[in-house]
Amino acid sequence: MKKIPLDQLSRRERQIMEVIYRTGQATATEVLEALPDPPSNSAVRALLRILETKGHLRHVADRTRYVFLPTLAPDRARRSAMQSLVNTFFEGSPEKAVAALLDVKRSELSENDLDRLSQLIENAREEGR
Amino acid sequence: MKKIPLDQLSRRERQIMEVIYRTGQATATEVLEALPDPPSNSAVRALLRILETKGHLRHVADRTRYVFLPTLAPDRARRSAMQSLVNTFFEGSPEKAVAALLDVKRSELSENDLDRLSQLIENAREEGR
DNA sequence: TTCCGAGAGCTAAATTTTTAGCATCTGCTA
DNA sequence: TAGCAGATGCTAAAAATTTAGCTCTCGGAA
Repeated sequence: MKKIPLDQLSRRERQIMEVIYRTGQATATEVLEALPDPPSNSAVRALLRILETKGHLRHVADRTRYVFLPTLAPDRARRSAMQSLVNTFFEGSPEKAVAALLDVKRSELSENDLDRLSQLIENAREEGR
Repeated sequence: MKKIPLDQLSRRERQIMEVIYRTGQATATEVLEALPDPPSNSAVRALLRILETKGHLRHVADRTRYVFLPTLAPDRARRSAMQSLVNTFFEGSPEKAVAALLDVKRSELSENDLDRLSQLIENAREEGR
């Protein structure tokens, strides 16, 4: 399995990958509905085929239609995306990333959420020993 | 100030924006050197001009050359990027994002780092009161 | 002052992306 | 079983991106 640089994707290709990462899986029609500036259905299908050729997607047949899924396992995709985000915007510093995270979501974070986050850090601490 | 959807950018445009967000600022030549599959210098300059027209970049003159900077303040850019990452890959859940962050960087995190992270969470807790 | 190199803008051409249209195929329903 | 609805693949055309080439300008060194 060759590695496929995600930053080589064209605009539409990337938009489609984002939709599918977000939803986990989707048919051509579902992708179309989630797309900004929606093109034609057949245009979406063409792109899906291309993405499959490039190795970013695979599909399984469901009756008469195809359901597309990412090639990369979700946790790998997440980690990799987080990795580049941190590198691009946070000078590779996870602290700064967490700070931004807390900032963005502050209002939405309950005490319980914060407790769980603390717990995560404790876990990391344990494992670091 | 109009809002400029970052996911509307073309492949090269996006690559260039990433370089500039990462470095903070850069000249055409510097961007060129940081770019994968480097095109010609004049191609890069053309793209920089386009990005400026679109409102993503601005430039200041430094002697005879231009130094390009993001229009968006770094912290806003970061926050916004983090926001979409969380939405796309972590179902909007900051907890999951933090978990991935700790996972990615675990080996690189020192006790001190972890302490600081705990502190950040405590701060958030305070402010939530 | 004159020349050179580095850098800028602009334009048109090459290449890639993106799109729609058409011909099939398949399952379901009447 | 005949017809319809909803998919698919393929192909060629349209649109957008990406690129190089040319000309011009400016600062600094000879």
